[in-house]
Amino acid sequence: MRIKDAIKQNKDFKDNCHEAMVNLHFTSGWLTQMNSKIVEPHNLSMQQYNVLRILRGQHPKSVTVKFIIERMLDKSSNASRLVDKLLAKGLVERTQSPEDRRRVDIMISKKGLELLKKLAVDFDNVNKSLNLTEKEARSLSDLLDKMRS
Amino acid sequence: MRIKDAIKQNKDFKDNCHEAMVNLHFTSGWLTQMNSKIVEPHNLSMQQYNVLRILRGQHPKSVTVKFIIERMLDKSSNASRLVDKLLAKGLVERTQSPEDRRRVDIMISKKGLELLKKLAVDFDNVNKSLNLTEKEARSLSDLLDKMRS
DNA sequence: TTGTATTAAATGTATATACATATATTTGCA
DNA sequence: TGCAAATATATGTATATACATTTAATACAA
Repeated sequence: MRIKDAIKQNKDFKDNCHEAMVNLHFTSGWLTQMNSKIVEPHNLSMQQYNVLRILRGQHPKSVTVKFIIERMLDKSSNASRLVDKLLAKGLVERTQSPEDRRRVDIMISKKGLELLKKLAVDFDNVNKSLNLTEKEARSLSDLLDKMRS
Repeated sequence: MRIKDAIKQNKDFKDNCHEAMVNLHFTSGWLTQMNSKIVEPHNLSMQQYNVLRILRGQHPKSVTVKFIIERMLDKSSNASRLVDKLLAKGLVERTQSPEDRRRVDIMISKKGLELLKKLAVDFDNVNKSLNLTEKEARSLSDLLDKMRS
């Protein structure tokens, strides 16, 4: 469905750039909703899921809160509270760093790794349901990079 | 900056599709931040701004809350609270509908129209600062449409 | 007509988010 | 050494958001 119809806009956009901006936000929200439906049944938010992904990327090394913040898609300073939530669910382990007692070392747990493995199947299915070839996905990503440059 | 560097990811993405997804969310957030900086000094949120745009699109006709919800980018059921906020700032006018007393008729005010006019300059500047040609913006929007189809 | 279903909007509530501030620790320079 | 600045994380707080529920008005069928 063209973005114009998706948001029931009857007038034309000012220009292609404006249309692309609106479409970008709309599509991002649309995707977020689909993804949320995957993690929600596991009592997880997408932010929490993303933190788990970051942790898995470093496993079995542990990382600091600062490390997580730098890599989060949506920058925000509540990474420590996100870790709290994950800890409460037993998906991560947290210890105070021995060499710098300000820092905390966070590592994804066995349970966390297993959860990610289970979720991967569902996320793959979402990716497959997207109507983009690899080549098209490449140009989409390149256009987004160019836009921000 | 390539998305890989923007989020300090040292490993490669699983495939282009995955990279495009991540990039989409990141870029959408990046844009939202820029846009928020424009409306914030006027004590407006982006959601409130979008409602004002929808209202201007129908001016001088008035619209119902239902109409607004259908056209909002981020669907959410608090449109009536957004209208409350806009009303408090004198940017819209609200009256009960004479033919169906469940409905309320909402119309953008003179002050609201003036504010949008002022903001248009700033938003144009953001659009101009985006490094996309009209042709590229066209393919970006087309790719997003295709992705959702 | 009368009672039930439907619709439009408002409200309640729990959680998430953004932003500022606080606390604790380390760094590094006078 | 001692003290200010910087750093890492946690916490406070106000606002935003998502989702369910409530209220009020209308539609419509028995």
